[in-house]
Amino acid sequence: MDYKDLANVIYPNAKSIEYYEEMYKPRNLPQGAEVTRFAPSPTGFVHIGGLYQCIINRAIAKQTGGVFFLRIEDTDQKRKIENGVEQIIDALRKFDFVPDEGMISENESKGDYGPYKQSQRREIYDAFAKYLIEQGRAYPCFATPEEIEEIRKKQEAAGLRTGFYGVWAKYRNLPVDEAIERIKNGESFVIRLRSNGREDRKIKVKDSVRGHIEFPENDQDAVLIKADGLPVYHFAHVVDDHLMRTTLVVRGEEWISSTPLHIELFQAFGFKPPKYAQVPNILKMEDGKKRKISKRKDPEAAVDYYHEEGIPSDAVNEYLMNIINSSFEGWRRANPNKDMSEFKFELSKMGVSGAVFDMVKLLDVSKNVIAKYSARQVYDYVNAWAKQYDEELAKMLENEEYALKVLGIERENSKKPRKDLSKWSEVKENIIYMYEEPTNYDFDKISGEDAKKVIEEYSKVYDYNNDKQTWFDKIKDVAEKLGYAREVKEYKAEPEKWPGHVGDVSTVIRVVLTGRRNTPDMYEIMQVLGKDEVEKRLQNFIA
RNA sequence: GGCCCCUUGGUCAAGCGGUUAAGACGCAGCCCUCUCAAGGCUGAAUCAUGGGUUCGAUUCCCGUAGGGGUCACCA
Repeated sequence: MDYKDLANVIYPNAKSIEYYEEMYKPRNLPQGAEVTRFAPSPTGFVHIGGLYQCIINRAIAKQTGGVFFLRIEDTDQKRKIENGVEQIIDALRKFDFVPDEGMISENESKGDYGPYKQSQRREIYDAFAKYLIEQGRAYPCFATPEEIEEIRKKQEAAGLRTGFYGVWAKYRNLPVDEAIERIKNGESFVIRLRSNGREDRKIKVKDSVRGHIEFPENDQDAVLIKADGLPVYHFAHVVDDHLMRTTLVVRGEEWISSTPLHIELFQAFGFKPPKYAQVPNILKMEDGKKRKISKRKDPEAAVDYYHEEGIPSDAVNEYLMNIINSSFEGWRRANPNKDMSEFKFELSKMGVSGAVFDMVKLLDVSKNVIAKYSARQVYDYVNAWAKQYDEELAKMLENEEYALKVLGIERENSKKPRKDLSKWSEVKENIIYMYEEPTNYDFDKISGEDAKKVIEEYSKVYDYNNDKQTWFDKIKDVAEKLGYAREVKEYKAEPEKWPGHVGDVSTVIRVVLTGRRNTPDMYEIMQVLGKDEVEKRLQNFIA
């Protein structure tokens, strides 16, 4: 009895690995093309860090003429949720990430390197596990949880490293006959790697963002196949990324320490490992301390949050790109209208320490992104957002022609569009006075009595058809007539001479019209409000 | 605890042996023929720490501290 017999007992029907090698041929791509992937568990939840990785994946694939695909890692049944895949795809789509290949819905995929869901690749894993057993590089392990616990305790007591390695790997040298016997008796077992590594030897791993990292070799007989027959991450990663011909693995830095294991596995198969880009996590500041942003504690860890808040996905993507390659900011200034995908992204220029997520900065980026949108674009985005999250706003936007005018104030005819909007959830508050007449008036400097005089005088001269200059001259006239300074400068030179200036007079008109002391350009507001509405608001105040 | 990663203003960061140590956000002040948002200008604010190496260290080496990751039949 030898390893081959053992392999046959465990996997009687598995195909050879050559079969799959043949089936998934190397990709026919141009020189230098990178194949990247995003490979989440189907929890339905996309973490901001996942988006961060997607940006890198997509940028690299696109720049090199490669492929970016989506694989679902669902070998842990406990993590699965109903429609988890669909939710992930939706979330990604909202941020403009539509992979070239891989899962496209809960159960469908496209591309020639599938299945793209690990639970459907079982026979493939079987074949590769069988191969390793035949080669003597993997073996069944019958250790019970109690046995494992006992080994760990002994190691701890002796002050040794814990785990299955060397002499501690209890079933590593179990005679083949006995193993077969136990399997035939129906004993539960896992498949472990028979590691060749030695802790006293060093291995250098190249990380595309950090450079070379030196570790002791892996010497752990890590579990490859669980008792349920499904692979653990390490094994699936090696098999899948080889067969799917991935050339660059972008993953979180929590994987750095298992890379030596992965390298050993690739070597056991005689495969060339992919390049690795192990990227930092996104941090959160709490009580002056940095910590990893957490799914449980921080709503902004979930990408859905940004959608709910109405922060444009362009803004989130740009902000993230900013963290990833800070030279992006300079590029964006030089190329304000280019698509982000034209930015030449470089892995080597990536930051290696985790960045604290800065919502204030995101909102600033967002402000600039929104400033570039036309009224039409803003309308479409806001409308879509409102329909999902704010009924009242959606109702306000029903009169599209009017809404377009409102949203176009200081935007459509302006070389320097307003920058006072950073998310769609602010829109209602921002434009509400274009829909509702104010009920409260707070004039600051000028008293209610004097304000009434201002409005009485102004309503006599107001003419909808005036151009902006004439319009403003009339306000100055009113100011002068009532004894206020005609020019702000005059007033500032001798403030004791007047009770106030044109600005104060305009404030009165502004407050009467909008209920606010601060608004965008009043001339435009009045034009959009229309003659009747303006007159009505003026008259209502006088009355 | 072992192994590994990280450390420039409040935040994101440029820098790669000699710099007045960029820039952005935020903050403060000033300017801007009506307010605000912008925009312009100015300002406050940084190389964790101790040793080396060197004519010279933010930059290279070693140690220390601090932060993080990992040590699962989870990914």
